[in-house]
Amino acid sequence: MPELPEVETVCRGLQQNIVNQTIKQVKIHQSQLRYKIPQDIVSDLCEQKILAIKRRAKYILVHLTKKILLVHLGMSGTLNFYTEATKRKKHEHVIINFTNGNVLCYEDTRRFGCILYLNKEELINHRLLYNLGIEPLSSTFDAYYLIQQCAKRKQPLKSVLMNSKIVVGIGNIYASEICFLSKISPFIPAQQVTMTQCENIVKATKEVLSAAIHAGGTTLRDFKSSEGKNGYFQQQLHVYGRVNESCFNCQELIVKKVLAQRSTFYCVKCQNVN
DNA sequence: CAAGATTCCTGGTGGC
DNA sequence: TGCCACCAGGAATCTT
Repeated sequence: MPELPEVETVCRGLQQNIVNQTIKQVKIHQSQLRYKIPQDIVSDLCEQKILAIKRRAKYILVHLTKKILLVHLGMSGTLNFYTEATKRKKHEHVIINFTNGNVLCYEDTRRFGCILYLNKEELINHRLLYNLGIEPLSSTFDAYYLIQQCAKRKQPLKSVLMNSKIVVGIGNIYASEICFLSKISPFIPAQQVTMTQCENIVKATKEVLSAAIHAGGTTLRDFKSSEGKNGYFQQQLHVYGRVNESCFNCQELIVKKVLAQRSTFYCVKCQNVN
């Protein structure tokens, strides 16, 4: 579920709500996520203060007094913030109580997410992080970088955009949107993408991700911000989920096709797809 | 080695 | 109403 804009939305909520607070108690109800959460972190987390919340790719980094919690939301994860104790929801696997009465819950129905507890050294060298590509909203993500990466690959453009070793944070929804906004076929072999097209792709990427962050992310099913709010970027989606509806640009019907096991939406006419 | 397929897990939806 | 097949925003790990 959550792609970069949704993770960023969660991070911004946490920055507002839990920085400077001190952990009083942690409960793990279900430790079996993508990786098993070690039970012994529970006692170590107590009395630690939240120093900062950062994001790298789709990972949330919770900087604590001693170490760092690395949180990934997988397909169905959210972090729920409450100002007081509430009845635990079915898939709230980890509950963090703060000394001021606030509560943060990790909820993840499908349990594809993960929570790791690492020191700075372990974080920097972690295999999940050190192979990651660049941030799409940073200035290093430009047309020169993209065409270099495309030039050596035969894969479809959409797969390149979703390859986190090249550029991070772009998932299945935004990849379709980016291809539409830059008027290029998601199926075109990366090698064939021109410099001008790379400029358009980079521009579209930054625009769509920024707009989605501004809208608080995209809520199709599970996603909510840490404050329980829906995102509303789904209202601005041009192709994702719009199969057989007419293109906002040319009225042609939007087509859905599976590419690399993922649903892909596009306009045959606007994106010049055969 | 690149690219495609499978896998982890739960729940919603649509067909019969 | 029930049962079943299929689908879902991710990404590591296989197999080809």
